[in-house]
Amino acid sequence: MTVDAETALAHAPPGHKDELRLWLRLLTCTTLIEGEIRSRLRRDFDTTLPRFDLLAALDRAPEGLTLGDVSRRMMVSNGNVTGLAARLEVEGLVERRARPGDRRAQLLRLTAKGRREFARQSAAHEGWIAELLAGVTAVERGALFRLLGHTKISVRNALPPEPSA
Amino acid sequence: MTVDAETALAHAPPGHKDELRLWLRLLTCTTLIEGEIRSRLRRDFDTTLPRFDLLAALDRAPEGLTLGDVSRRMMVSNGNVTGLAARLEVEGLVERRARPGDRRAQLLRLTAKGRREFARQSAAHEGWIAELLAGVTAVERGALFRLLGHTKISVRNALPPEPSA
DNA sequence: GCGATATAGTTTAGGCTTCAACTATTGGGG
DNA sequence: CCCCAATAGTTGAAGCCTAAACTATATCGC
Repeated sequence: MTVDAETALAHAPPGHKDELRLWLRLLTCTTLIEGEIRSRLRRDFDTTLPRFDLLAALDRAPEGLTLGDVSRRMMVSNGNVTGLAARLEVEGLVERRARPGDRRAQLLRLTAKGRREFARQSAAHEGWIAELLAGVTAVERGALFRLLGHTKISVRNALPPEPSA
Repeated sequence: MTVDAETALAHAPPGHKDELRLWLRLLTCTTLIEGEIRSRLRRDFDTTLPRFDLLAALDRAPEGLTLGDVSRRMMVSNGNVTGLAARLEVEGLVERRARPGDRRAQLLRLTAKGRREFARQSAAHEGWIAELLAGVTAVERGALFRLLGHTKISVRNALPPEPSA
């Protein structure tokens, strides 16, 4: 009976507390880990997470990335990268050079110093993450990875489509 | 043989790429959801996530919270709450009053306007989260919730102990 | 070629965030 | 009572971040 279905729906719990609690827990986990990583980056390397992330992006692209590439990969705004890159350039970790054939764009690359510095930071970083996740078994990590993959897809599908890259 | 164990360890993959990939995926999920929530809060209510979070904390504590309470619940610094509360006070959503018997502390409470406003925002927020997580089944959500619980414990155990509240 | 549109990047204003230094108050121990 | 440590909150400097407005260059369609 349609009435039953409708009634069932009308009487269903009006809220989505379930999803909300999941989101809050997801956020808590991320906040805890991220805060600790930020704190250790500052303590051990006198740097910040955004700086580290930018170096990481460049480290994976030896041929260099434009500011726009970086902005898309880091999921941050364009203007953000401008300032970040400027600071890293002052510190001598990153260099800009023109992209041949396009006078609008410029390629960002790690300097030798930048590569050295990132290698140190990245090794420590990897250890920190392993340390923080040490209480999660390999099986659980596998399950989490898979479930978060579904979550990512769910969110992406619900998002307004980006201007196709 | 001890040699075998040691050898196995020495020959184990030196990295923890596995944990790293899990962390990056966790971060991506959180960043995607959080970014969308920020964007909708701005679009529909002309407000921000930190403001919303502060209202949410106060909504759950009708008797009021000190700035320090809020700072601990939101896991942000003390000075951060000072500015946040000041802005919300200007907007008339929050009010301060002295805590009887302690001239250092002040209680933060929602005004009537603040309660009204938060009710609107919070209903929308709950719907957004449900919408973004619609592609994750109830069973998966349950599993995620449990696994993230383990993760939270793992991280907390690896963290330096806080000055016991 | 040329005009419309899109892309690359910068700038500005404003808010968020932390850390460290600071003021004020409270609560002990001598 | 008085000093000292702890607690509550504020302030200032610096960096991170976004949206929106802007400049410059590239590209497409005619």
